[in-house]
Amino acid sequence: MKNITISDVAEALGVSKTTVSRAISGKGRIGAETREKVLAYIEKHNYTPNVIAKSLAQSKTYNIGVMIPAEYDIIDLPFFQSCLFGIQEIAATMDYDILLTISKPEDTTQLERIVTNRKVDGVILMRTFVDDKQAKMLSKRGIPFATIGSTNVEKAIQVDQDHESACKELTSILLMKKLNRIALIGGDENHVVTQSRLKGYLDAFKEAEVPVNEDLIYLSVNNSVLLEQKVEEILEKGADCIISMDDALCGNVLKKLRAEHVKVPGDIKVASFYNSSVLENNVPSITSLSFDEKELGMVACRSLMDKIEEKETRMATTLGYQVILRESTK
Amino acid sequence: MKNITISDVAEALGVSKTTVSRAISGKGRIGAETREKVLAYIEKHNYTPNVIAKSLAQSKTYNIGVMIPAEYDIIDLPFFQSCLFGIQEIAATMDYDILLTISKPEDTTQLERIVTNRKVDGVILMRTFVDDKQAKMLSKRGIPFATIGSTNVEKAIQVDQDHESACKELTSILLMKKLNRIALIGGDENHVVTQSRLKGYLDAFKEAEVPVNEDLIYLSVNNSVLLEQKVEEILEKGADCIISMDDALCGNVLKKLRAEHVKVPGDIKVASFYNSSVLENNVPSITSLSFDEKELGMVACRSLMDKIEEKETRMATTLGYQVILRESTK
DNA sequence: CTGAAAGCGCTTACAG
DNA sequence: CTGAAAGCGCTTACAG
Repeated sequence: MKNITISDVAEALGVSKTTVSRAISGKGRIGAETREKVLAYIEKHNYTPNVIAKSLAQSKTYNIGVMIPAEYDIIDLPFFQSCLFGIQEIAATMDYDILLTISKPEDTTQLERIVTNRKVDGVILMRTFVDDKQAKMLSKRGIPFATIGSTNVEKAIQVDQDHESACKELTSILLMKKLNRIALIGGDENHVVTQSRLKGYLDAFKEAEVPVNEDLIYLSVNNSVLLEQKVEEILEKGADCIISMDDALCGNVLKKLRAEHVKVPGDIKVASFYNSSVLENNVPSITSLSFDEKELGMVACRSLMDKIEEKETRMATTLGYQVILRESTK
Repeated sequence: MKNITISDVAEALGVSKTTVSRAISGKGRIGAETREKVLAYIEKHNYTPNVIAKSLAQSKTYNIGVMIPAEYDIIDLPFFQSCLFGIQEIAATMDYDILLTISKPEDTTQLERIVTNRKVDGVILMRTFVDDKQAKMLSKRGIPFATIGSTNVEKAIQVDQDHESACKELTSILLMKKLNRIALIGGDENHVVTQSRLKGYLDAFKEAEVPVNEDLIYLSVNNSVLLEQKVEEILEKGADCIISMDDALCGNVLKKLRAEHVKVPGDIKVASFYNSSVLENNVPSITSLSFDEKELGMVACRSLMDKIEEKETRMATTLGYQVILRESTK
């Protein structure tokens, strides 16, 4: 049971392969009538083009590579999934598929393979790193690529969330609620994103002309033991609110507060980032910043497509956010 | 800067394209000396074959499709990640890549696309379902495919974990420790896997000739409110141990026990499944069944490859497990 | 052991 | 508006 080809269609219709090809692709001049005829025949005999042959003729693969880092916090997984979903949605509309690869950030062999084997037209990196070997490799080899998150590697298409403005707005809202001893707990202070958030937090204080208590800022809080200590300190210092830079952190903060019999929002307010399912069922519900992760994937994919098709390409995009106010800051 | 092709190599060496092709692929007779010469030249000028052209000539894509369900519990994500890793590892050794697609179980459009576009040589479904539309579609179209988890769809290559034996062994060990009021908490009782585990649990009691307390078995415990109730009942009934069918459930059990000031393992023992990072940092450490998820992906991929290459193929594989005894059952 | 030639199924200048 | 022909870069019977 062989597949029907463009030649079969041409022969059956008494036209040339060229004509059939043009009817399908819509490229080049062709009579409306002829086009209809070809399209009708194709539909009826459900001919589907061989993408591989098309690839070879056009030197395009109709695949984009997506790199997921093999090392991650469990909290990142839903993020990747959402992004992937967005990427796929856009890719599919252009008849592109996703070629997946998973590697440690410093390992470029998998990525080199798909690039060397010419199996992709471009690549999306789901995470950026300080010394980003993968991004550098792609940049050097002249492969179109997009990163989710910021990078200083040349030629990268970047799409990122506006962490700074988001954190600023959240903080401003809390300040307006007359909370002014707001503690901030965050992860690795060497991460660009941590610094962006901190800046947003500080800016909000400045704008509100409220003095910042620097001693309520705790960064690089990387493990739960450390976190418990910090929460104790925060309570001793009489903070009236705690902002956590991600939902995993916030989950641990809540756990500790419960252990200490500190009531939320009665004794202290709590706010978080990401609005992920991790805190979904928490009572009380948690005020949170929310980013559209699927949109992140969609924009990255769309920009990359533009680049691949040599259209005008937006090289850097910053996406918005939402502040979702809930019981924990009432 | 054009890529160097097989013709360039042939010309440079004064041999035919056929010879070069044979030297590379290792197929067909060729003089050792000639082969060396070709290989050396290729290495030196780092020629890399165009996989697309190879694909077209051989009617193979060197891609396998991997379907991840779009609806999932968050607990499943690390599982998918591990499986994917295993799949990639095997695929890469055979120069295959992963074409990823994400869909709801009842939606076959994405899958149809990659199949119709002939972009994959075979497919791995990461989850099976009761009325499995995707598996049926692949079966009907004669595409080689493997499922992770059991299915009754024809022509499927199946690889699954031995949930029944695993649960039986865990239960037996607990019975030997003179625990005999062992509660069992599980998810949806309509899932095949839930029933397998239940059977293992019951078999262990039978074999040990210990009467089962049917009223300590709680299935379809799907939300945390229900779970808290059930844990209270279990405590009232004076159980001496609780087995949870996954780590998310177990996490909630532990939370409830803590809230009730019930000590583990002092007042009650606890055991779980999966040995995932969810409970990794729990104090006390939790006794758990452990399955090798990466291995699951590796086996599925290897079997699928055999099928694609028309080698003898193992159509059903059941993988082993480990019982990891820790403090929570001391 | 080696090669000339046809073929995989498309696209795309070029000519009309 | 339409077509003959060359080309994309491989593989593989077939012949020698």
